[in-house]
Amino acid sequence: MANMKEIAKMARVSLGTVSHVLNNSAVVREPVRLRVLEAVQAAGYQPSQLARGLRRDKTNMIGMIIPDITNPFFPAVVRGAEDVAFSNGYRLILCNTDNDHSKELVHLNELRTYLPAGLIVIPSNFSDLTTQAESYRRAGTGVVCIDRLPKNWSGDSVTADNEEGAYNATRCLLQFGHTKLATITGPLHLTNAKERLDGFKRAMREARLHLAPEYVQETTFDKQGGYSKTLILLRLIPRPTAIFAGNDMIALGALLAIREAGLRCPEDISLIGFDDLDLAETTNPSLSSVSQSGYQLGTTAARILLDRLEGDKGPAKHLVLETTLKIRHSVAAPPGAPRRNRASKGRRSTKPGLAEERA
Amino acid sequence: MANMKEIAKMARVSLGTVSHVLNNSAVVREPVRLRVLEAVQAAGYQPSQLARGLRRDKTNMIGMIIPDITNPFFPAVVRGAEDVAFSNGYRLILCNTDNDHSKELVHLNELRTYLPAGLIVIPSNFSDLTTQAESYRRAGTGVVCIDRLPKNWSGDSVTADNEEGAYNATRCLLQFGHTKLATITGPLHLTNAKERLDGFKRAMREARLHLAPEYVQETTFDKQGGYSKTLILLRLIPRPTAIFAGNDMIALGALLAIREAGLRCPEDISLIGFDDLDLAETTNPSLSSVSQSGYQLGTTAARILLDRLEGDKGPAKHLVLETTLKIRHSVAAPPGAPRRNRASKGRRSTKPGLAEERA
DNA sequence: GAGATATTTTGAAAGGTTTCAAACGAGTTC
DNA sequence: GAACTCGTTTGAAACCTTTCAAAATATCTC
Repeated sequence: MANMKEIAKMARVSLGTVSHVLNNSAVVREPVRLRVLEAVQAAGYQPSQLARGLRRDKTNMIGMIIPDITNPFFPAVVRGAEDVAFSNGYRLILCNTDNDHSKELVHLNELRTYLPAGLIVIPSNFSDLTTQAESYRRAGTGVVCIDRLPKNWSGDSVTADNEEGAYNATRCLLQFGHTKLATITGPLHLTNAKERLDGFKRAMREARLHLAPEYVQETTFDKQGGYSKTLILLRLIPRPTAIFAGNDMIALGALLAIREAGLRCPEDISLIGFDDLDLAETTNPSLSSVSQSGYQLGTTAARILLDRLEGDKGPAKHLVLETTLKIRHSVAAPPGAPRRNRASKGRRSTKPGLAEERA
Repeated sequence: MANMKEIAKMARVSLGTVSHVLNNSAVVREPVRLRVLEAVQAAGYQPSQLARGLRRDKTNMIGMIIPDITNPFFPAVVRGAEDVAFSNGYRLILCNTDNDHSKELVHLNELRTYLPAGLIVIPSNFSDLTTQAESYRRAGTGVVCIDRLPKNWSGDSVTADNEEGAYNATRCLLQFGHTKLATITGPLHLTNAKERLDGFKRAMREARLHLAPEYVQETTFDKQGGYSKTLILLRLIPRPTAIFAGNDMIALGALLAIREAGLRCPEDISLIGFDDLDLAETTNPSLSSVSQSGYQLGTTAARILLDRLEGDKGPAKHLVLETTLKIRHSVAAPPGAPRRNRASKGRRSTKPGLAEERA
């Protein structure tokens, strides 16, 4: 690969001048500028990002730390971030933590040695991101936290409006006439799981319905968890006629358990999930879900990061993205209820988009 | 961040010695070695990957270029590659091409400036990877191509046994008694789409069944393509009673079209896809599919790459991974046929794993 | 214990860029 | 025509490693 020295020689100028042309860091007379540009063109020269990063004390890489790219919700987030990053000249280094905070720590330490321009992080379970991010910020590296927040997070963040989404989903179930509701939540130390439970409870409270503790089951955000906790719920007396699942994977497990128990969804039990994964449309019955745009989560986070890199020194941003309720075939009136109010296929609720900003 | 100079001072040795301790590049007396290690520990020192890469002319980054992380097949591939890479001290830079070869080219050129240790590539449509890879190889950078191969590819590769998988799927349909088969292929300039069609044709030939050209529809590897091509197939006379889809997204679109046309799967039309995505299990009816392990594709590619980095100079490797046929509810005997031979739920065929190696 | 040899440590160069102070050249002013 | 400006260009240092030849030290042999 050609280097700057060769370009300098070709264009009969000094190293410094080449650099200035490439970075617009000083005015260079037009004829000289052109000569340099020509040489660059002719040699197919591209500056070494390593040397540049070393000298500038900052590269054009963005570290993206997520639990697991294999989890169907995350690819869209990554893609959103990559699109914005890429079109602004930044590249993504992808790291999976498997929700293991020690693996997260390894990544955080390791990434430092690349002098990344910034970090976009979906924190792991029991993440220690807050202290780590502090040291990054001291080094001038932006850190944006998305989807869920670690303990004491005070930096930039982008999340979905989990509380409101869950509230709307629950209200929908109530409007269908259900009174025996249950919920299967994700791990409640995760802020998103907690907020969804809060939304569920708010709707229940407003409807003046009592919520016995055994109707709230906590588990991991996966199919297996949804399956086993649903079996528990189905043994309760009275049996719940509607379940709000903390995410679609849990809902999927619930669907399995319901079917296996010889019950039908939605005739016997209605079900709403969260995330609106692609698979929600294709299950049997199709799964109702609180839709949040992972892609938008990613683009927004990257946008904030880039703004910071361009010098935005404002106070920490906490963006909250709106959700949309998608009612499909997994919701109906409870058994024995007068059957007005059939499930209307398709969207409802408000349009998606940037919502309120709590600063 | 502490640098090597500080460590050297703390341990009262020279820069070179610190480097030797860190890299085992020369024997260092035990007491000295310990002093250095202690200083490293105390300072929490981590060597700058940038400086190291610059000096060594090679970083520990692996460029991973894929069409689109949002496509449900690819995350597992990426994860497989990341796992192997990470546990060997390498990191992944993720690039999406959207199947656009000019975007691929941009990534290939850009990545060069990071001096990556290697590249793992799923080539885009009409990829020019072959010439690009040549120049990478000259620079000592390994390139492994996976899933499908660009024109004239002669380097290392890992692919699924597409031909055999498609052949097995088709034979299964034939055994169920179908004689009017159709297939919807992916873009036939992609080697994997082509090979799957070949397998389909081989089974048809062996069964001495004529295959009229209109029963072979080519489209893109997505739901939309599957949907529209299925509508065309359904208008043919005689109407096919079984469809082999080039991948699961196409199959999903086919399912939609079948349902919309007022037909039933599998009673009227049987359907088999390819890839065995997670969603195949949850569709209605559950989708039969040729299962290939994306994860294994990724790990194998990374493994080959690492072997190359450790000095393996052998001839180009062409690994071909076996597939497994998963028959679910989307397959049954054709309408009007004597109904022996009901679909047996669950796996069949051989175990997954590394298959033959064509060198 | 001197000389030779083997082992360990050092110092400086190199890798490709950015950046800053200094040098340069062309006008301008008196 | 000397002294000054102003706008351009240059050269060298710095960023943090690795590596290689050379220096320093330890070990061995007689």
